[in-house]
Amino acid sequence: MSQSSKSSEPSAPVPTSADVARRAGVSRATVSYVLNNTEAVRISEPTRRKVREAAEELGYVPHAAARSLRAGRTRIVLMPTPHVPIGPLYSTFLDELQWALRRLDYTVVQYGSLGLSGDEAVRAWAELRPVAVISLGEITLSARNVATLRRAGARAVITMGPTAVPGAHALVMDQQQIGARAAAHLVERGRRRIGVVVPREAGLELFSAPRLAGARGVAGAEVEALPMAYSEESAAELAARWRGLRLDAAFAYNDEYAMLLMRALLDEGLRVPEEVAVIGADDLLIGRLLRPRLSTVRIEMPTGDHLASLVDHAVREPSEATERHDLMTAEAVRREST
Amino acid sequence: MSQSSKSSEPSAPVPTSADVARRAGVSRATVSYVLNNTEAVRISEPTRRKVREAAEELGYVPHAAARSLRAGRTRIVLMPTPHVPIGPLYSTFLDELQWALRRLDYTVVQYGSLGLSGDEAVRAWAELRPVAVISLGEITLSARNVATLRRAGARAVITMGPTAVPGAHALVMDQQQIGARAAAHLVERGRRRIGVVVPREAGLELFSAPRLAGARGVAGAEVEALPMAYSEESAAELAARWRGLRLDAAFAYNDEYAMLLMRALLDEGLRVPEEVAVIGADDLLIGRLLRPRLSTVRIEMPTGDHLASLVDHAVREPSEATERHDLMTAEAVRREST
DNA sequence: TTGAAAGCGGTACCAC
DNA sequence: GTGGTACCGCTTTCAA
Repeated sequence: MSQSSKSSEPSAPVPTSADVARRAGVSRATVSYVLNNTEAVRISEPTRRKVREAAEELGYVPHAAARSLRAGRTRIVLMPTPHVPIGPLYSTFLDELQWALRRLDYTVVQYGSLGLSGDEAVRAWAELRPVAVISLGEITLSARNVATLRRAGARAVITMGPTAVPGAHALVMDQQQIGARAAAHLVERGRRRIGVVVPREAGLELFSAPRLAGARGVAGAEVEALPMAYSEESAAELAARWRGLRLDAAFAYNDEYAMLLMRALLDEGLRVPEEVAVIGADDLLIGRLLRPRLSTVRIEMPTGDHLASLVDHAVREPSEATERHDLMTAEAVRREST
Repeated sequence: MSQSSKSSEPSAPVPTSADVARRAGVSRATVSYVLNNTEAVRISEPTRRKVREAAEELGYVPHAAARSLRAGRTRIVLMPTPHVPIGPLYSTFLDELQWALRRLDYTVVQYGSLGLSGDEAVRAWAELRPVAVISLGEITLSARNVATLRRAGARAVITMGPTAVPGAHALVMDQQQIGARAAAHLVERGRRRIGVVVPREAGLELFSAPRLAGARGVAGAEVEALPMAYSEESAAELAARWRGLRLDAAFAYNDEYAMLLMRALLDEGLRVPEEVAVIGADDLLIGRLLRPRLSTVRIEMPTGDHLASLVDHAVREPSEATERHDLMTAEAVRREST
């Protein structure tokens, strides 16, 4: 179960640029010039080769902390890691964003703020001196938090959420729209009494609350909030008392919850959509696997490129006014369940 | 669309411990002592208060890079961010792991290696001088990569994968087991000719290849690889030519692909499980929503605590032999589709 | 109980 | 073309 290895006992010291310089018989300055291809300075080809070889042989890797300490700034874009599985939609968006930022030569660091309070988390982020912070979801930043980050050198702070935070560039992804589109669709289809499923799972409030509020705001809809956990039991329990609720439609937070509920309603002998119309959100593939096919609200996320260039711009021109951008659109897609 | 803000023009300089010292009328050393609660040194209560207040007023946050440069080591545990949505199972595990590491006072940094080759990615990681690297999935580390990380000061390198990497602590999550359990279950149910769905999507090979290989290794099973994309079209296309394939069972990588395939097979008029048995993997909730209910392979992941303490131990005792740990178990769960 | 100063690993200015 | 050196922010010995 254990294979021994000749691991260095007190561990060999990490090679520094001084080591490279010594080995190549040049100064530390020269090493720096060569390895960074400094334009402003000419180094002879033989010297370059010697330096490169020495670095290679030693397995030299520059020390990011030392570099950014000297430079006085980093290229770190910090993104708090979400802890709730946030769905393929969001994941894809984040991936795109990472790509795009990397193309702009930023280093994307996801920092897990799990188990930290908002203030603690922000402090921890600030210690890394990120040039930008993109906080989408979970932790809502206060104005004070934004100030802390700015003082620590962040030139752009971007938040997602229903409301803009003073001092931050706000990327407003208005989740309300989603609830509004769903409820409006149901009303259009002749429904009035709409049950809105609210996940019992913690950490989703930032999404679920606005979705509920959005539905509430639709004229002609009577909305009832229905807490439900992501489990067969919880769905069955809700379905069992469905007839008593006197609802003719359900909007179920997203397609996964909608599927779960629809399955339970069907098992309970209710006809979908005749007796109860069901609509989800996010337009997930799995929504098309059950019969009737699930109607949904399709969400158009901003492209990663777009947000990345927003970040880049904010970093380069931090003196500009903070802006508010609405970057998300939603539309109902009718399939068979409504 | 744009609200102006009194953003500091050339941006005020970030406050340093020297600023705090000046404001409190003490030396930088004293500031350090107070803010770090250094045991070895006694500071009078009034001085402590002055320092704390000054720091508070300035919004001082220490500079992580400077600190770790001086200390000569970091508490960073680096985890490459996966770019493919990896499923709730894996996400939960990663969350647990983050929690556990934080409790042990490590800073978990997820570094997006998107768009970097293996070597480039490893170099970038090494620049951060992480004390440990936990690379699960996607990028497979070569022995050379591990050496690079070790030279850069990483005291533990942990990889996931079917095979151990020389010099790294290997957390072997043997995906082969999953394929083996699935195929064995099908053989037990009297099936012989098994189609194994292999996702066309890039980035999943690290999981899909071993699962396929595991199925191949089961006595009594004739295995055929079936490339399929995660889309209704691809599934329908596969289902359309199913009868010609003369297969009596399918193992579909995971429950999502299995659901997709099963739906397409049913739509094609095939009877499940009579004409074709279908089994997935990961035991996702959605697998229970279709009828017949999907059989699956349930995977038991190691607990985050366990892996965290493994990491911690490796960091403290790096001279110990590198070890290989088998941390994953899998078992078939029969529902109705087999 | 507090302060002065060295030094962590790079970079970039200025001399030679 | 190349080298000497000051400095980025923080911790920690050593002296006072």
